[in-house]
Amino acid sequence: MTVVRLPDGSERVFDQSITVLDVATSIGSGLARAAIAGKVNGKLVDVYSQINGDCDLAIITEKDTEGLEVIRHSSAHLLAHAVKELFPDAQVTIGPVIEDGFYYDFSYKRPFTPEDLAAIEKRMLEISKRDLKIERKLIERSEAINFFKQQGEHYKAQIIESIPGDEDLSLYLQGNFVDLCRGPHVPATSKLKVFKLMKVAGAYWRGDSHNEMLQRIYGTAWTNPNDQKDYLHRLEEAEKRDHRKLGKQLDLFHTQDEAPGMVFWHPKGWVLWQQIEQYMRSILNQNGYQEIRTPQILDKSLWERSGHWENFRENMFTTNSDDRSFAIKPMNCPGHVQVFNQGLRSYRDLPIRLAEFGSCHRNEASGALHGIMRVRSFTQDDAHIFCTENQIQEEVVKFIALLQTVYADFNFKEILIKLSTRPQKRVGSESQWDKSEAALEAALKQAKLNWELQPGEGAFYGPKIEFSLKDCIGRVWQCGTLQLDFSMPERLDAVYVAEDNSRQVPVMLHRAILGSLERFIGILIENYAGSFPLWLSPEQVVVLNISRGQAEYAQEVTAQLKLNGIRASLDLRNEKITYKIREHSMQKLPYQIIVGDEEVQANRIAVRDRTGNNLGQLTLQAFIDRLKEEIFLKA
RNA sequence: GCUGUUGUAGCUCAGUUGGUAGAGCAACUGAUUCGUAAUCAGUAGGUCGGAGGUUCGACUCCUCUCAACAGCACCA
Repeated sequence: MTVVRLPDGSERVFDQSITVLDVATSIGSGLARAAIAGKVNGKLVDVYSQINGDCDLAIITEKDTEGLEVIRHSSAHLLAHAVKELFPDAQVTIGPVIEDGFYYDFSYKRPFTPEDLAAIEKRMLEISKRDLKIERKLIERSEAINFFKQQGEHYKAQIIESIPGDEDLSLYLQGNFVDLCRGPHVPATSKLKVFKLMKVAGAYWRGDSHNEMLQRIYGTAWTNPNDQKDYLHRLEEAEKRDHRKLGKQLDLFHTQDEAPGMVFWHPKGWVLWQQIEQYMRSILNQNGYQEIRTPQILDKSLWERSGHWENFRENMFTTNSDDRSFAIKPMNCPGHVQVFNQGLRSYRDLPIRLAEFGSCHRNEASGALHGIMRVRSFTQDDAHIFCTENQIQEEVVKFIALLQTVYADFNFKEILIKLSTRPQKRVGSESQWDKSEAALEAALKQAKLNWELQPGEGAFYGPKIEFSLKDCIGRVWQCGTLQLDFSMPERLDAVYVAEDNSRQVPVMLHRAILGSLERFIGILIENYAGSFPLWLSPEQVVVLNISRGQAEYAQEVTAQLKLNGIRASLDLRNEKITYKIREHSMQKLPYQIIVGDEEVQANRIAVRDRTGNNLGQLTLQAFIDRLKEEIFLKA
């Protein structure tokens, strides 16, 4: 006798042995048809799986998040099935679920073309229509390896060899296609109806660039056509916010062939930059930082001592002069330590917080470059905090709070936080790593934040907390960072005099809030879709005259705005007012002042915003007050 | 760096089987002085990313190269 408890709290009792599907059928034939998987005691299983003993059971349908995931996973198998039918020589590897879809990696003698994709997608639809039952079969390890080797599937055989010996191995069969997989999967191919192959790209076997490059086919899959349509529409809309597109449209910056990975900032883009830099400067001033400036080029020997030469030589720009080798700074910390090292520091001086809008150059791999998000020449809002071990916790907590304030001012709601711990290649002793990892974790706990652990992803000199933001299509970019460093101060001879008159090595915290200004501005552009809040807008107000007669009045209004610190411009062109409004609205300029004879007569101005809201006629002073309020609020 | 795709006027794009390039917007000139998202007419503008090669002839075919885009790897 088996007792099955359902999510609504009810129980069903069965005499004979049963499957998930049997339970669904007992509840209703509709549910049985809709069943995609089952959840037995919290574990996802196939609908055909046998129930052994009393349990909690939920029937998973396409309405459940897990149901959609199973559909996507099965879609990956469907893709592999289609590829094997069309290209029998192709070898299958892995095909996981990702956000909004799935991918599958293949090894094949030639690259798949866009035409191949169309053919594969068509074949997937055919296989779906065949309504093949998808069944699971347990298999012995050695048998599995032999099976896949015989099939010429060497990657699968390798995968099996790397699975721990005590784990069950299961095969999934649909028609004559067999794949090694943990599952679960939908009960039949006909459950997969809404999918689309998106793109092909290379991907290294097991994510290692020393290995063969496989061909990855990406697809998206949904439970109904409307969801897919919405998704594709969302992608289209997101592309309109792409910072590269808006950068051009709004005349903020450009890049060109002669300077790959470097940005030419235009007047409007530079105003935006300056607003952000000045804002950060005032934040730093209010929080105990001192701004400095250090050289762009430093002797190679300093980079050797810091350890950067050994770890990043390939990515450093170098130059020679008078038989000396120099490197253009790829980061600011060694320079900051030099400033710290001037004079004798006392424990009373600590913490010392040195900040720099540091211009750095890194010769990034060509394929890594991306708009202004990943460039070779960039500026960090960098700072290094020199402190004692006892001060670490407080400094870390203070920094996190400061970062949160800043991100809130830029209207970021979703910040992804990761804690990265000791990497394979590192400097410093194990006890230092133990201490520093523990310190960062404790601070995160104290700040009551959710974070993800990334083992082995820390910097070579210390663990770090990363603060990341998402771009318009959901790609994640690291912006803020906090790195705890017990090594570099020692390597670069930083010391302070302690209370007992002994010489001690300070701890160094590397930290940036925005990260690189280039990247941060790129993300800002996408987040605001180019409609910057008033305080950031390169141009805040434009004054438009309707016809020649109001030109003088319009000039006066503009002058008054400028006197009040408003970034105002004047458009006296002999164009229809509708034309001017359209142009400035498309430029996302926050406010347009329109003056015609009426306004001149009444000594007022007519105002509309970039979305078309008409604010009516105001006195200039009332409008200026309103602008100042809005700028102050950073809304 | 790797795999794939792309590169035509300032911008967005078209260009058929190889016969030395076209549109819209922008720019310029002229007319129009006009109330809340595009006034009309005209003019000018390109060694088709760069370098070689095949050919009587190359934007179209081949080789090399540069850059951008998508993904992978990398990211102090």
